[in-house]
Amino acid sequence: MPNQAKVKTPRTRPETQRKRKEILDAAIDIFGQKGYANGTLAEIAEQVDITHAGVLHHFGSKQNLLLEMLTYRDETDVADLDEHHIPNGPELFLHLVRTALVNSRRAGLVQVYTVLSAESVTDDHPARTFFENRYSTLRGLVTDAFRVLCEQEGVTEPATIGAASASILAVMDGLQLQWLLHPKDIELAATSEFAIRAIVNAVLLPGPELSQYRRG
Amino acid sequence: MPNQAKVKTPRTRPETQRKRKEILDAAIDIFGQKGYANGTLAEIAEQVDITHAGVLHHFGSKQNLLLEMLTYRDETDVADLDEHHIPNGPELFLHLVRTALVNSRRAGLVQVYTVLSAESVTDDHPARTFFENRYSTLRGLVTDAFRVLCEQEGVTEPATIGAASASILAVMDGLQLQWLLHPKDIELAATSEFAIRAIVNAVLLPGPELSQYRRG
DNA sequence: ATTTACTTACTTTCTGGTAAGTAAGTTGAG
DNA sequence: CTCAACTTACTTACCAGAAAGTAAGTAAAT
Repeated sequence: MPNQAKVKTPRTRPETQRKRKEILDAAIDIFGQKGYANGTLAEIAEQVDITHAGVLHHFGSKQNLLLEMLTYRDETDVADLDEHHIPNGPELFLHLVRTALVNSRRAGLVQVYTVLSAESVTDDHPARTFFENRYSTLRGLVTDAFRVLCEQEGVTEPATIGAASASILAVMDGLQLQWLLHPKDIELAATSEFAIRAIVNAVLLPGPELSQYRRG
Repeated sequence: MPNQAKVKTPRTRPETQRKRKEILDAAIDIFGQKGYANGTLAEIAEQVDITHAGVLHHFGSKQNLLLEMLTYRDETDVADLDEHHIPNGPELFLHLVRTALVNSRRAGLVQVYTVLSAESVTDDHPARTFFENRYSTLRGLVTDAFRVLCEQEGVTEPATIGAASASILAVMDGLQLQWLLHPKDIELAATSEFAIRAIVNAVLLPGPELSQYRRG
């Protein structure tokens, strides 16, 4: 190992790792409640009983904290997922429905993603590339699942797979927004299931065009 | 008329009205590019060649500017819509597809709504009730259209109408977000059409459940 | 002995809002 | 019509309060 030990890993104390995660959890909370632009380091710091300078000691800058928080969340989710193996093929669609159900029990998490993903399209937002990559990856995953499903069902891979993949992610996101605004009116899990089912079925057998319903 | 003439309408000069609209357009631009929290009165003012105090002269506060901007946009859209009568019944779904097409030519407008609607779920956001009302109204509209469609097609009104209405608005929103992140990859109009069609057809004839696709 | 994990204190920059002033437009009385 | 009184549409100047980041110091752990 010629020159790899040069990379310092100063995070020796286990207490430090724990504190960092505390801060990251607080960041999820605050950025979810206030957005990135409007959330402050002082609020995050207060939640873990240190000063805002203490947070900067661990993460260097607000922007860096945001980025580390996003990858931290992703890693946590992937870790949970790896245990139960990454579901591909038609199981993925069931998994997405289960995800919607799980999400309906953790509004805080849903809110960070909803708020930050939309905020990420604003000028020079630090999370922009994160969300670009996220959606590219997720669309690829769903597209693969559709390929497997189509082959399984003996359907020659339709041209609608791309649209369907984007649409599934889109409904899930859009329903989360409406659910955050009207928790009482929107049944996140059941509605997500309905919509995903509708889209999956539309890929396998398209049904009539919208214009067919004109007049009578 | 005992005491109603007391209400002053100080906006006499036509030049003033024009300036106000200029400012509102600039606000759409800036709040779309930066979000409400991060956009500044100074930036908006600069776009119309006045100082930020000039903007405050017209609108009183930043919050009020946001609110007036939102209703201004709505009024403009409703005015455009009234000409071509409010489409109800199955025509509404075609109208929504046309809206997606129109939107794909005005990214700025799409971006304000995407950014602000998500931002509105944050703590004490001034646009919160605006978007709550907006979604309630829109869901009601779509639900009515579904009722008409179901009757027309001889389908006893299914329980899925509520879910379908929310889902249609949800896909449209979600696709807009993905389109703003990846304009090259997402075909806003075509994909919206696909998804809306999928959902409408699912209401009329549900098709198999997702769990049916398990194994082979 | 040195590094880590902070704190206190300070600096800078930014922002919305206010106050006061001014030039131009509007209005009403004669 | 005309001129004074008033109103409107701003500007400049200022303020108070955030907020992120920096510097220097300190106590504890390694």
